[in-house]
Order: sequence, then C-alpha cells, then structure tokens
Amino acid sequence: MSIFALVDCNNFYASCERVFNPALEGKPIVILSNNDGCIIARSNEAKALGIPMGCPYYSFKQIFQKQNVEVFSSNYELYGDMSQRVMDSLAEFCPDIEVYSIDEAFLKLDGFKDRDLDAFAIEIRQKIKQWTGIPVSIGIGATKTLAKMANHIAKRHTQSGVFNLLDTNISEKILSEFEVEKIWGIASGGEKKLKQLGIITAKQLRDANPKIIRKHLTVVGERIVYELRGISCLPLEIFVAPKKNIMSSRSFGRIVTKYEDLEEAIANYASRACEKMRKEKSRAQAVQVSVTTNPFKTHTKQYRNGTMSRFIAPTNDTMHIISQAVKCLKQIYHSDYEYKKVSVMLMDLVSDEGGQQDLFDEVNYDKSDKIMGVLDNINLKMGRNKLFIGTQGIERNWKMQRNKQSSRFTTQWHELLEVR
DNA sequence: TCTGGGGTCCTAGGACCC
DNA sequence: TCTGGGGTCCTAGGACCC
Repeated sequence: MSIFALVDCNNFYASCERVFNPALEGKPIVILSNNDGCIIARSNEAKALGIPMGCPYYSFKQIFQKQNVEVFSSNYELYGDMSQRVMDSLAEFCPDIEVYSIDEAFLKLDGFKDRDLDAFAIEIRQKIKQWTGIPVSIGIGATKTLAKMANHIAKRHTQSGVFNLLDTNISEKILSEFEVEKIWGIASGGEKKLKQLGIITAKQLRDANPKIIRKHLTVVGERIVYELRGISCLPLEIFVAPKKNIMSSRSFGRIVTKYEDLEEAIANYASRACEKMRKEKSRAQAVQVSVTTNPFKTHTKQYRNGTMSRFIAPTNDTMHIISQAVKCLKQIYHSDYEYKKVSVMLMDLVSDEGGQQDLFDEVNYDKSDKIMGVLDNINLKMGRNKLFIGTQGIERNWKMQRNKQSSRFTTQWHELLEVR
C-alpha cells in the first residue's frame, strides 16, 4: 500500500498578505481577481461573514466597508514567490513531491512507514510555518483522493491541522459521513448523476459497481471508486510535464470597440504567452485568437468567436506569432460589438531542442533565437516590457485595473518591507 | 458603473482509409 | 425493397481542477 500526503496552504493568498503585514492577523481579508472583479480568496474571518467565493466585488463593497474587511488586488508575483518557498521547504522533508498547484503539493510517504506519520506531519507543518510564515494543513491517505479527503477534514475539524485516514476504523466513519460532492473530481454535474443513482456519501460511491459508475461518469469516475477503496490510480507525478498549450487572456479595464485597441491587446498577450513559452523551452505549432463581449451585459449584442492559424514550422518568435495572431483577429473582428476580453492561446507545443525541423529547412532558428534571447534578457534585467514589439502599442488604455495591490515584498528591491 | 485566468483529460462524432 | 466492417486520426465541447 502507498501512503500519500496532501499539503495545502490555508487561505493561501490571504496568508501571504499577512506574512508581511501582521496587523492583518485576525481580520477578515479578501483578495480580488484581475480587474478587481471577483472575490477569489478569503481568510477564515471573511468566510465567517458569509462572503462567497467567486462573487462579484461590487455587490459586496458596502458590506466590506461596514465590516472593515481588508481588500487586496491579487499580487501573483508575491504569491508565486511565497509558493516557491513553501515547496522548497517541503522538499527538505520528502524528496517525492508533486507540486500540484500554487498552494498544494502531494508527498509520497512510502519510505516513512516506520515513523509516526501524524507526528511527522505535525513537524512538517510547524517548520513550514516557522520558515515561511504560511500555515498549512496536511491530510494523509492511501491514495491521492483519500489524502485530499483527509486534508478537507484536517482543515475544518482539527486543532492540529493534520488528519490521517489510514486507520480503517476511522475511515469507515469518515467516508460514511463525507458528502459525495466534496470528493476531489466530483462537481455539480457528477453529483447530480450520482444522486439519481441514490449515491450520497463517499462510502456509497466506494462500494458502488465501478462499471456502472463508469457508464455515468466516464473512466474518471471509475477511477475515483478505486481510489476510495485505497487502490491508487493517480500516481505521484514528480516530473513536471511540459505544457501542451499556453494561454494569455485578460478582461479589459473598460469597454473596447476599436480595432486598434484590440490589436494592441492581442499583441501584448501574444508577447506575454511567447515569453512563457520560451521559458518552458518550447515552440508552438499554432496560435488561436478568441474575442468575446461581456456575457453579463445581456442587453448588449453578444458575440464570441475564435480562429486559429497553423504555422509551417514550430516557432517561438514573438514577431512572427504576433503577425499571425493579428491576421486571426482581422478575420473575426466586427466593429459593432463592445468587447470585454480577448485571448491568445499557443497550441501544440513541442520542445525547442532538436525535434522536427521544417521539411525544407526554410526556417533558420538561429537568428530568431538570438533576437528572442536578447529581448528576454533585457526584459528580465530591466523589467517586463521594457523592450517590446511596436504592435503592442504605448497607450494601452484597455489595460486592466488593479488598484489595491500590496507590495511585491520578496521580488522587487524597491518594494521591500520597511521597518522603522 | 462593476462579474478572473489558466490549465488538463475524456468522449462522441466526423473524415478518411483499406 | 435491399448498400460492410473495421480501424485511425482529428476536433469540438464538456467537465473538472485550482
């Protein structure tokens, strides 16, 4: 039998804000999405006030003022760096680590069977807090799905922040009380189908016929059944799989109708996506551009469309990709809509080393790679977008709003925390 | 006034082949 | 009247995750 642990940072974004601003301790905090649109993270105190996840900020503004809720725009530079610190710290304890998301990691504890796992988890938790300032919860189980479940319990129903589902006596009781929709991988669609089959608890799902579950929830659901039985179907993925697609998309800070503004935005998103792609050491084989109006403004004319351009050979050249993206935009742009969002997706990524060269060797990567290297180096040293392609424009008045951002304490010298 | 961004995996169905 | 069988590849769309 395997042993998995899921380590999950508590209210991660809110906790990051607190590390550098201890006065926030005990206060309700919310963090907003890009454009200060939605609530995407809440401290426990904010949750206790009944502020739902994903709700629009404007509809709660007054409540926030009345209840003295601290509001922050999202600060991904800070959160990303704090995440790195947490993950590096975890790796000190266990070499078999899968970084699952910005605030979660799976550990495989098979090599620690002889230890008191609860005590070990409590030690990890205490050290992470000491080294990074971030509180975490740890769930332990025989599969990833069970470790997730254990973490859910750890976060809500324990003082220690640690919960272990390996003990069968405990797990029987927990599974019989655990609602099926809280299981990792079961969302509202699956919940509905399971309820029609009379399955309400995790225990019922575990004991259901896997073939019948597969019929209704595909192989994904069947795997969950086995995972609940302690049979691991989802292995630890230590090596980060190279990305297959890279997307850059952003809602606008205001309504945009002019073609020129959209073109600027597309060029900027394409440029950003290309940077990410080169960092991954990949090249794309196609680019897809999509545009959409604001779906919440139901009284205005709605429009959404996208189109794709395939390249002759894989490329990560910003200039080439911008020009292709702009061609796509021209195909789908109509002047009579109010646009809210555009996106650029680089698709079918392949490694930039070796790999397939163009059949007729028309593509000479050397020159392009040199130019892109210079571009990336300058922007790395001098700051994002110091050097950019003309199409990206200068005014960028479509840009998103982010008015309540905290300092990037850990990644920018001029934003270091000052102690007076 | 005002509603995020970025991914993955799976399946069904069409196109095409022999 | 009546029209095979089996396979692969690709794509769009759905579902789900954080």
